[in-house]
Amino acid sequence: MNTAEEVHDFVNKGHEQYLPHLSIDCVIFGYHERQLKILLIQHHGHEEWMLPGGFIQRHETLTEAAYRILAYKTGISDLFLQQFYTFGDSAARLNRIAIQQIHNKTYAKVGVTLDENHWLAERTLSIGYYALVDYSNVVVRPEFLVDEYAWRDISDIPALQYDHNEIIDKALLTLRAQLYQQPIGSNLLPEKFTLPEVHDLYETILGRRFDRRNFRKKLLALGLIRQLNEQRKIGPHRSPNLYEFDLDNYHRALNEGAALVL
Amino acid sequence: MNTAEEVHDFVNKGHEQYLPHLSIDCVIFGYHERQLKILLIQHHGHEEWMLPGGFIQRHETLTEAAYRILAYKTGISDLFLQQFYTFGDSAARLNRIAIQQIHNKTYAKVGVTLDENHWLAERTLSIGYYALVDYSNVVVRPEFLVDEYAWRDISDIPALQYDHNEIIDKALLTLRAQLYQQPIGSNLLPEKFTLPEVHDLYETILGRRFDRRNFRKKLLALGLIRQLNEQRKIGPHRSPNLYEFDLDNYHRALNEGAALVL
DNA sequence: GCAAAAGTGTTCACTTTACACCCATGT
DNA sequence: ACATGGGTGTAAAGTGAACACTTTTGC
Repeated sequence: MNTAEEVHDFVNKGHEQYLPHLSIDCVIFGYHERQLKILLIQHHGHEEWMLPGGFIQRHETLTEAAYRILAYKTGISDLFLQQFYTFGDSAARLNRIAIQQIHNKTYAKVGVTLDENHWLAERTLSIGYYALVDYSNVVVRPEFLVDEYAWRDISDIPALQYDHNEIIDKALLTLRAQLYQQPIGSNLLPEKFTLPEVHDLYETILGRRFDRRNFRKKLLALGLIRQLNEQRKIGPHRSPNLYEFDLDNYHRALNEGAALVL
Repeated sequence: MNTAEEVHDFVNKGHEQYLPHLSIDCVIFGYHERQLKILLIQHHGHEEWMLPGGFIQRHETLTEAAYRILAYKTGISDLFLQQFYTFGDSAARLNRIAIQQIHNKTYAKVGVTLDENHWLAERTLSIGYYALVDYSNVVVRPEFLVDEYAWRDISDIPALQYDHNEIIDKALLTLRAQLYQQPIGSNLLPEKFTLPEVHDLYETILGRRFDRRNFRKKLLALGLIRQLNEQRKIGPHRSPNLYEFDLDNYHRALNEGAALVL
C-alpha cells in the first residue's frame, strides 16, 4: 500500500478481499558479511518493530499468498520459502483491546480509528513462513505505513510487537534443524562462491565451528559443490578457489535429506 | 455434539463461539498388532470418510483447542500431540460450492440447509495436528453427526473428503522424520513392553527393518529403556523380557533430539 | 620479508553394520 | 521332540573428529 487512499480502502474493504482471523508473518533471513540478519519493519507511530507480513486473499492459495507477500516486500521471487508453524497461543493474540490499540496507532496516520468489531481488530492467528535470501539482492519496497526497514542481526533483535519474538525463535530453531538435514545455501550465496564463504555461512547459521578440511571433504563427498577453475582476488592474501553448487545433486539432497553437517 | 438441538445451535450460532475460516484436523495414529492405524470418521449421509477435527473457540488458545478436540474424540488427554502443517492450498478448499454441498449432505440429518454465505460454507484453512495414542486406550465418543468410526491401516486409506489424504501424507512424513530425530514410543506402548514390541513399532512406523541385536544395543546405549526382572508369557515360545522407558532420559532425548534409529 | 588468509592429508576413535546359533516354552 | 519366537556377541567397515604446516598475495 503506497497511498493514504489505498490504506483507507484496505481498512474499510479489506475483509471483502482478505480472509479475516489469519495472517502470514515472514521471517526473512538474509546473510551478509558473516552475519545472519532478519528483516524488520517499523510501522508509523510505533516504537516497536515487527516482522513483515500480510493477509491471504480469498481467491488465492496459502502458498500463493506467501510468495506474493514475500515478492512484494523484497522484490525477490525465486527464493527458498518454507512454512514452519502456525501461531495461535500467545496472550498478545488474545487480547483484543491491545490489538485494537496497536492498529489505531498505525492507522492514525490516515485518520482512521477502528471500532472493536472491525475486522482488523479481531483475533488473528499467524502462519509463519521463513525465507532465505541473498541479502544483497533485496531491494525493500517502501510502503505508506512503514516508517523504517532494518536488517537486524539475529543476536540483536529488540522486543517486537505481538508474539513476533517467539515466531523468530521458532523460525531459527526450524532453520537450524533443517540445515542439519537439508543443504541450504544456494539461496544465500552468489552463484560462484569460495569455500570460506559457505563455511562461514554454516558456522554463522548454526552458531558452531566446523573444521575447514572436514567441511570441504563432506561437501565434495556429497557432490553438492563443484570446484571451478577460477579464483577470486581478495587483496593481500592467497586467492581462494571458486565453487558452484551442483544443483542436480543439491536438489536430490534436499529431497532425500542428506545429513550435510558434521 | 450429541443431539439435534446442539447441532442446530452449532450451525446457527457457531460463529459466535468459534473462529471462522479455520479448523483443526487431527491425524490420530494408533498402533496395534504391528499395524499403524489412523482414526477416521464418516459423517451422516456421506460415502467418504474424513479425519476427525473441530474448530477453535474464540477465547481459547490454539494449543488448548487441539487438546480439547483430541480429548473429546478419544477420551485421552495425556498424549503426544504435535502441530505439523497448515493446509490452505488444495482446490477442494477453494471451491465454495463443493464445500457447501458437503455440509448440506451432513446437516440434512437435522433438516438444515446452509446458504452460500453461511459461516460453515466459507473457505476454511486447516491446521494439522497429529497424535500418537495407544490404540487400546481409546474409547471413541459417539457423536450425533458421525455414523461410523474406524481405525484404518495406513496402507489402506480410502479416498477422503477435502484434502484429507494430503494431510495424512504430510502427517506420516512428519512423523517419520521426527522419529528419526526423537524417540517416540512411550505413548504407543503399554508401560511394560517387550523388545520385539518396540522393535516392531519402529519397523512398522518407518516401514524399514532393523537388526534386532543392534536395535536393542542402541536403545540401551541411549539409556532410553531399562530391562525389568520380569517376563511375559506368550504361549508356546520363550518368554520375552519386559522393559520400561527411562522417562528422564527419554524426555531429555526428546528435547535434545537423539538420533534414535540405526 | 611479513602479515593475513587459503589450501591441503593422515591418523585415530567411534559408530554402524553385518551376521548365526542357542534357548525357552507349550503342545 | 518339534515348532515357534526370543535371546545374545563379535568382527569388519565406514564415518566423524582431531590435528599443523605450507602456499599465495599485496604491501
